[in-house]
Amino acid sequence: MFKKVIVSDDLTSINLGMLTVLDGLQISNVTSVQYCDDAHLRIQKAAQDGEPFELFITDLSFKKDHREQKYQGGEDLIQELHLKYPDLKIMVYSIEDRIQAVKRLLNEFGIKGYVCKGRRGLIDLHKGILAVHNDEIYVSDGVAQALHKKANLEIDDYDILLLKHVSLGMSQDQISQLCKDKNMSPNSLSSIEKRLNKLRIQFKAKNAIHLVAIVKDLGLI
Amino acid sequence: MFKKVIVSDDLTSINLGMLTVLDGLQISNVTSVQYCDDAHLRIQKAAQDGEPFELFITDLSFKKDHREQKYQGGEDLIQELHLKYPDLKIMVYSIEDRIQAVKRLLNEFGIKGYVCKGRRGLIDLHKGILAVHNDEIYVSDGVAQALHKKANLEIDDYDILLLKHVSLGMSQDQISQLCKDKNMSPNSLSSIEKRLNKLRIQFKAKNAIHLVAIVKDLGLI
DNA sequence: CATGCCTTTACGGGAAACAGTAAGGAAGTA
DNA sequence: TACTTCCTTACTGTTTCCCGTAAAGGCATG
Repeated sequence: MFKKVIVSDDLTSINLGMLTVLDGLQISNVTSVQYCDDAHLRIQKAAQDGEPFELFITDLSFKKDHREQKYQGGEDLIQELHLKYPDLKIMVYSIEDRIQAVKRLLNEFGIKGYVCKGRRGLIDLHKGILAVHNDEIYVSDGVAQALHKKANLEIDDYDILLLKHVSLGMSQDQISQLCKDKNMSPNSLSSIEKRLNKLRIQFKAKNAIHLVAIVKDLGLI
Repeated sequence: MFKKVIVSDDLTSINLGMLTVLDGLQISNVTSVQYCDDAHLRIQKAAQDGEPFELFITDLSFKKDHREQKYQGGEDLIQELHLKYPDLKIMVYSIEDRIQAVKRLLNEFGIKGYVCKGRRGLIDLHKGILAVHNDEIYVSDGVAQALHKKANLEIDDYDILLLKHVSLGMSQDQISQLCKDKNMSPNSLSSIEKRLNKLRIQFKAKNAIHLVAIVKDLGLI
């Protein structure tokens, strides 16, 4: 089993819950922090000392408070850790169940496990740690299904980008210009209209405003 | 101090955290549930038995799972409890920090306290329970400031109604018709345009889509 | 090479949103 | 009453969105 683990969540209760699970797995060398920056420092220090952590479990969203933070959330930190410490296994324990976000974490940021907080959260976390230690990729039930089923709900990054910019008040014309400037593939006004139209149909939205409202509710943007 | 308390949150860890706080306040008769429907049942039962709960602490958002639920979230339940059991004091313990949502809970649903989950969450909860027991209204720090500052941002119910309908995909023309049907005061297309324009300026939005995105982020709708 | 399929792009017409101006009406004040 | 002020409403362009059609390009298959 893992010998040295660090967990990070801003809520004390959650931290305690994770510690309980680790305790149940006979892992005694556990560090717990409440800020992403602290997690980074500890991981850095441990690596420098030649006694690196083997597993890092973190939440995604952290409340801002008086302390100025370099890393605004788990995702920022994970992105950097993945590059600097490829041997460190990273798991995410979060309430977030938006498929797209999870997909990105798994595919681009190389996390080894994703456990969704919920009524069975700690049980899943237990199972997840065992699986990850066994060199498997673990994704807790609800999300796993969604990942497989709706994996290609055919909403890709381009769509998200589009929706994002639309929600920020850019006209379709402006977005077209932007895409041209960035040398992105479909960049004509017409294509952007088509895409948004497709999204409107998919989400059963009456118009662009409705569409943005819907995808915001879904947490897509 | 309160004798009989019920707490509701879908996350085990959070429930445990709340129990710890209550324990620290020497409250021994505590019920803890993980579903809104269960909370409702227990409260109903206790009232029927002539031994009602004095305090109800609940989260706002609950994950959906296999169990079919009548109450989708804390807000639904609170709304009903406020009417049926006016003597029951209700506190909310949630991660949510959108001002408008909190305001509605306080003003319309008569909650006695609002504690924002966070690094100091349990400490605030402790203070909150003491305050509420003392017949005060308690709102934890961060949110309290925001409440006082932006209280009169001069957004009235009519504006909210407008924004709501716009976000649901109705055209300004349709909204105009709707207002006429309901005999609501400013109901001309022109007035609605003007109102929305005013709102756009207030929120520094580039267009209606942007406006809806902004007010959704603020929790206004 | 030809064919069909799909995506991107272009264009046009109608609807809605956006912006500005002006007229009408209610309420308050001198 | 006369005046101001604020709100509602009406009207008129201009821009953007929405929707359909169609042409042009890539790409695989026969």
